[in-house]
Amino acid sequence: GAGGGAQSLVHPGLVRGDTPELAEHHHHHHHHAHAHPPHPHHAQGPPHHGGGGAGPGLNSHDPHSDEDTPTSDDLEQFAKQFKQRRIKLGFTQADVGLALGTLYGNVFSQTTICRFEALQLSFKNMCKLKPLLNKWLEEADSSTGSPTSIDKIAAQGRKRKKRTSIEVSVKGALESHFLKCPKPSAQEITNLADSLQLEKEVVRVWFCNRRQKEKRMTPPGIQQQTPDDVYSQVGAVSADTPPPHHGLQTSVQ
DNA sequence: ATGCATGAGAA
DNA sequence: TCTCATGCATA
Repeated sequence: GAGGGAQSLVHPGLVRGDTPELAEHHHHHHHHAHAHPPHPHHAQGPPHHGGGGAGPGLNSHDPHSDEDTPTSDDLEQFAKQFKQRRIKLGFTQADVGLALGTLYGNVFSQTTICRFEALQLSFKNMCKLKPLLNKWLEEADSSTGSPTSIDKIAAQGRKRKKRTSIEVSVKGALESHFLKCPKPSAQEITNLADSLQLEKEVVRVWFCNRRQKEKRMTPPGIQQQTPDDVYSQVGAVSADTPPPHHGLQTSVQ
């Protein structure tokens, strides 16, 4: 319909913050399809690519199947193809997130879809979303063109803290400390907050978010190289910026 | 596309 | 208190 190709608007009424007595019926859908892993180690370690690509492979797994845990490469390829298809079909990231809600009951925001396409989620999170998005692809592909009208109930006016703007110089200071101590104690956070003249909570959250970034499939600090640069890349790299132990990089489109 | 923030669950 | 999944608000 008319709203198919246009940018979808997000109304300000949609907030997750809720007043208990009024929004008790729309904030749930937290399904744990499977039990927790028996070994609670911190790493969400992407499955190793056993034997490289030359191996004959005793078990040929179909990347389209969700029966098996996908590899990092599977995820990368899927994300790329997904974005390509999505755009070709004329859907925005917000449209997809909403569609997932109508199809499964789990709504997702533009942010999440964006991060999925950019591989900016944890490996585990990517694995969880893949089957959903895969299903959507099938739907969108086989869809003969049925405009699904979606509307949601607006939540109440719960006050969300205004986003704090941290100055660049201050960010640099935080980054510096993060390198030395990624997990500062409460006392350290208090001292640091005092030094930088920031709220303790702001500093605490900053470190939490920083740690999460380190766990994404596409961690920060990676230097993308253009096809031209590969020829000029002679001893001019990694002087004091050693790359993370992650083995996945993607080219931005 | 990304920064700061919230909340449920695990330690 | 941290981690983790997720998103509003903003760049």
